[in-house]
Amino acid sequence: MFRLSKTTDYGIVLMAQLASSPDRTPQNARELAHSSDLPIPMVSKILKALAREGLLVSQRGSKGGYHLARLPEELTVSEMIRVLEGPVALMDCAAGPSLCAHETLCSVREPWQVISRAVEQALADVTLADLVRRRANGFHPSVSHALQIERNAAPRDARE
Amino acid sequence: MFRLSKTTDYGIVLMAQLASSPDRTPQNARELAHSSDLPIPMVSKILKALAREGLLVSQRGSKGGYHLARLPEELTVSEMIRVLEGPVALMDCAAGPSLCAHETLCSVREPWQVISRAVEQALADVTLADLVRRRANGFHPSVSHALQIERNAAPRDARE
DNA sequence: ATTTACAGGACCAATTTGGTCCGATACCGT
DNA sequence: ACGGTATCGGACCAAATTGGTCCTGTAAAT
Repeated sequence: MFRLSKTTDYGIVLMAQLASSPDRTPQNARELAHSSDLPIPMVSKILKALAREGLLVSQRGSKGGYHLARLPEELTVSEMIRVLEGPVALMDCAAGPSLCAHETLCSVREPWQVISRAVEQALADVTLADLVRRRANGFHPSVSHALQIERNAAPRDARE
Repeated sequence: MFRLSKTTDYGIVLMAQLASSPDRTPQNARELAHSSDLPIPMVSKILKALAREGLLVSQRGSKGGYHLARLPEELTVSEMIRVLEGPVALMDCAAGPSLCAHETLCSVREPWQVISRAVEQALADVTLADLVRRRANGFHPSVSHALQIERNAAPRDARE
């Protein structure tokens, strides 16, 4: 259905929650589940995955919990997605090399790849910090077509 | 897994195939299946869906087949995706209004919506014609970050 | 009429998703 | 050192989607 999975969706919300709290204080699964109104087992499962992949640092024992492994500025949306559901690509053949048997015949392969990579890049340009630093001085909803795939590659600017 | 479904993938390839052939001559499912090396029943199923949704016009009987309902220039990638797998949105809450119970609490909702809409817009900016008119004079693979989500909404350009 | 080809279904197996639960282990405070 | 917390790392499960097939009916051309 071309949606991010719930896992990813929740995961990013959780990361944002962690990013927006006074740093270094680890938050545990129950707290996070509560503050984002998500089922605890699910939250716990996602946090585990994020920790395993190195985006979160877990601390066991009482007073334990999770905290960000990196600064929110250093963490991109694309990376969070990649960790939670694999490489960001619109279709398999854009994810890795030669995974599609039709490659040779495929008439739309190249333009598709460009599009896919563009979307990936867009997601890689947004950091967790951007997600958190909302309302204040960022992310006006008016940027509807700031995101554009260059279509006609204007030849009058062929300076490379 | 954040992929377009095969159905959609195939569907777009088929549309491209139809767009790149000398117009008005309808092509039937078998021909299309053969020229794109896809299983006939699958192709047939997809073509049916595309016709039902008005992107293709079908002609029955011998010498029948399918042809584009509109000019390739008038058909966007986003529309094809929407027809084959529903509204283009990164998550449900960006697809329609109030589909998510967490809306009120959700801390990242707004920036997420911006991102989702940006991706949607990017896909809406590419037409079937762009997909077909490849190699010749368009779609250099070098436009890696032509697609950008405006992040800091530079206040020094606040002229709206 | 006969053939060709789409329409509209039902149908199915396999994978993925969303979600739960439990034993083992590590850390903290006393 | 001990006991309580809380995460870790699994296994596990039901339900929904996907990818894919097949069959019956109907429309158009020769």
